[in-house]
Amino acid sequence: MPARAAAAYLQTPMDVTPGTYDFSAFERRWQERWQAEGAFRAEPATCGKPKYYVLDMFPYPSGAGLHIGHPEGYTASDILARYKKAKGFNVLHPMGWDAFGLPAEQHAIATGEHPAVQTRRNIDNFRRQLRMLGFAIDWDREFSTTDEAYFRWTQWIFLQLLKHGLAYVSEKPVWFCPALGTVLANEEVLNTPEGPRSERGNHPVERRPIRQWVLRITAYADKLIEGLDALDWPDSTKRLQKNWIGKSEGAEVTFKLDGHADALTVFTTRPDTLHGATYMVIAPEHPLIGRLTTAAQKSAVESYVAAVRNKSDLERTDLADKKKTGVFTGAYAINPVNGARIPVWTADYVLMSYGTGAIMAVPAHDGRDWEFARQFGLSMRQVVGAPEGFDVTKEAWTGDGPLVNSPGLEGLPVEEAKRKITAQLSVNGQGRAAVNYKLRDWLFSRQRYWGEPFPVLWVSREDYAKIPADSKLREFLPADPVTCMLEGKESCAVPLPATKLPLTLPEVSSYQPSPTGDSPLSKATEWVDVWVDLVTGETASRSAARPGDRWAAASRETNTMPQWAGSCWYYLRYIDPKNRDGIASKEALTYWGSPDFYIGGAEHAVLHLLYARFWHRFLHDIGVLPEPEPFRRLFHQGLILGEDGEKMSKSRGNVVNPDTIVKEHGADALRMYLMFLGPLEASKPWSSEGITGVSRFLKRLWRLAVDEPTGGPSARLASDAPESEDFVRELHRTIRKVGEDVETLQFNTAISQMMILMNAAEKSPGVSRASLEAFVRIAAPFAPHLCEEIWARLGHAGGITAAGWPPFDPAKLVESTVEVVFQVNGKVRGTGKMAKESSKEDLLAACRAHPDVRKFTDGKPVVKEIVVPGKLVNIVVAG
RNA sequence: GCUCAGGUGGUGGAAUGGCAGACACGCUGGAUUCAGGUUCCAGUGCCCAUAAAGCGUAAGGGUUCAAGUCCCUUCCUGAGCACCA
Repeated sequence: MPARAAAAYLQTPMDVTPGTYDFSAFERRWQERWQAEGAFRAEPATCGKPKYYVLDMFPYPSGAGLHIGHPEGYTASDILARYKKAKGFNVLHPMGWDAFGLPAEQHAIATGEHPAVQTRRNIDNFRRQLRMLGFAIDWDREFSTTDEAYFRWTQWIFLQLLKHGLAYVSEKPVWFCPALGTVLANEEVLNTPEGPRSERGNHPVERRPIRQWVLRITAYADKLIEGLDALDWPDSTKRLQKNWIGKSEGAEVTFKLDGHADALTVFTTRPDTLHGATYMVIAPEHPLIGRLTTAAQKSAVESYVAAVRNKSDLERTDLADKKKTGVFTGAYAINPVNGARIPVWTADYVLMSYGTGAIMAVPAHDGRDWEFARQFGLSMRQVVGAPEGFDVTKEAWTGDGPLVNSPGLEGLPVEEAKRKITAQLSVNGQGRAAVNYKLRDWLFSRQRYWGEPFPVLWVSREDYAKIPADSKLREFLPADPVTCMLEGKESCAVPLPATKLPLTLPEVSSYQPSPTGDSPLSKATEWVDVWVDLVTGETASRSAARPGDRWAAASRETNTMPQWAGSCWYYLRYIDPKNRDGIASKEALTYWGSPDFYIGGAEHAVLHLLYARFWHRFLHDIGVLPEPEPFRRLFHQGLILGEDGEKMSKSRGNVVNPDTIVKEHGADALRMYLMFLGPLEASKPWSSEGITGVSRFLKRLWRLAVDEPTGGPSARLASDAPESEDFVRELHRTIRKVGEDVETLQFNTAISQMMILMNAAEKSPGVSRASLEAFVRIAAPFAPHLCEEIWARLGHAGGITAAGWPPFDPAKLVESTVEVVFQVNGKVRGTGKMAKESSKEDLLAACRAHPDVRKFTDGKPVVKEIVVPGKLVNIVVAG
């Protein structure tokens, strides 16, 4: 802490205004003091303390302001941060803004105001609201993803990906959302009963071929699955990521086509059933469909393909209607293992986007093929033995069993048969082992204004070839050029050198995207069309004459990066936010590593968390980062529902505004109530009545410590009245339990325990100053303003967090006598106070002698007697 | 359809296989207060006049001296995936 700020703090006369608990009198003052003192500034790596890095998923600063769900997660992380700091850790608890994105741009389209202006205003409001809640945030490290000093490094990371061959341009059909005027990643498209919709806004989306930047996340598919094992994450989230990546192991098998030069390759996870393949199906979009189809079937196939294309998405994804459709192409394929001539069909249950877009159908052992075969009367051949009584003519057998009707595999179990046949196919050149993923490469460009520009120039192939060996432009040049067709000309991507970063956004007259999928940036021709010096990478306006021989005509990339780009690595920037030479210094990265704890909503289980892991692993692989995984421990807070138990929404009118609650009950009460509602991970309804419970607790804590008529320490503390044994034991139990519960994020039970302690304190004849001070320090992470205020009124000059976590004395927990439960046949009939170390015999004797026990045992033969020392006795009688 | 997580008083929720309902809200009664969205005291799972007894953690079955907790079946709710070969 700077000396001057500390002095000012000490000199501030302590306000000892008399009166009842009035949060409005001091919450604001403490917030200002923490800020002025830099009370929660993380210390440098050289401080010698162990580090603890607590991270919240940073918010998108929307115009609506803070939602009640934000403070839920932020309070949880704040309690942990304050607790760890009191325990002596050097804590990093930062906050920033994920501020690129669609809402700001839509606002800009509607009003003409630059998105940066609205973004700044929203950030100011969010910061005000977060400060109002008293979070122990190191505000010196705050930044926004829209800051040029930040996205300079986002662009740098992209260039590294480009350099290492992990970025390319594709013109395959992609999801395009006409309402949003942009393409979307697979992950951003939801399957709804109404068909595929945009995750944001629920607008219809459609497939269109548009030129796109794509990141090769599939190259990391295996690493992203394997890395999950070591992570302390919710199982559900791990499972979600695993399913999303969707790894399947199997084989590719090539079928020759009867009377054709072409062959059809399929992917199957069940090569063992190859002898049972009785027909094939190709997707209606399959490139070979036109050549396969016989003249006789041409019109039928064409009309089917057209029908599928025109089928509404609703119809095509409607699984309630299990009926399968399809048409025979007239072609026949040859089963490579038995030479059988099998028909080739086309049907929309086969997807062009998975595997090879073609399948071998084994109706006896696949439910979908079975349905299709039954529908169209196709033949079936059982090759895996099913249990007694199972009839493959009634249902497909998908389980294990000995192979049958399969020469060379007879009797083998499924797994062995798979291995054997795959090896055979491979030897015969008819197939090979193969792995398939559901994961697609990550569509990384958007036709929007408000995002990071790609630091890339497009030049002609001829000019690309002229880039000299010592050119600055080679800094990020990939080994294989990234090319695409631009206005009918083959163009090559040239990455800007690092010295030219950040590439900033140009001013534009309109933010309106074009319905054809052109970015608003494409209209900024001054910015887009430049001359580039092929040696230095300098650029100059193309409206001027060509500056010299070394200069080539170039066009800037006009797409921008998706919102995920900025959130992929922000947690690394907090470590060293002002660094101008890299994303962070080596020393800082070594000390802080990656977050020790990460909390945020489960809605990011696949998108953000998968993308960030991909980037982190990549940066680790190229030696930038010391650790392979970004988030060792992850937690999802549950939703706060409206009082009606429904999701909060404006239309339902059940939204709870944090500003209102703070005004009425104070920040401490809001924080504490959010934590008291129930388990952190559970979705739970808000209750405006329920908050009075924690309000009362805070008032009682105030009265326990503060003498209301004078405002100084309470008279109770000064009295000589002894503390009850019960209170002292409860105090130590509370120190232990709250510490444990904070580590495991069970804040609701931690607060219950503090309430129990309060009840004991009020029953105790006296409360010592030392005990009270311990109590206040335990409560401080939960209700920091009140506890800080009490701490000061007790005469302490330093902050309460600096006072540390109170020591816990196990000896104080030991009870000399325990209440032992006496049972007869497992039912409680009485209890007895017994010495803790009582022998089994003594316990049994006491139980037998208990009058209420005797009522149930007298005159009955004892069958069994169970004694659990220190706990219970159970006498089992007959009759 | 598949996968996962759940189902405990009027409500939110506690319970290393060992007294179900901690803690809190609400409610009932009482005290304090000019007043109260104040404070304090007592009570509050069901059945019952009361006590004792009995019943009780979605339903049914099982394991165990003992089950909210472990196992099986069924029902319901929520979340995710959705023709992934």
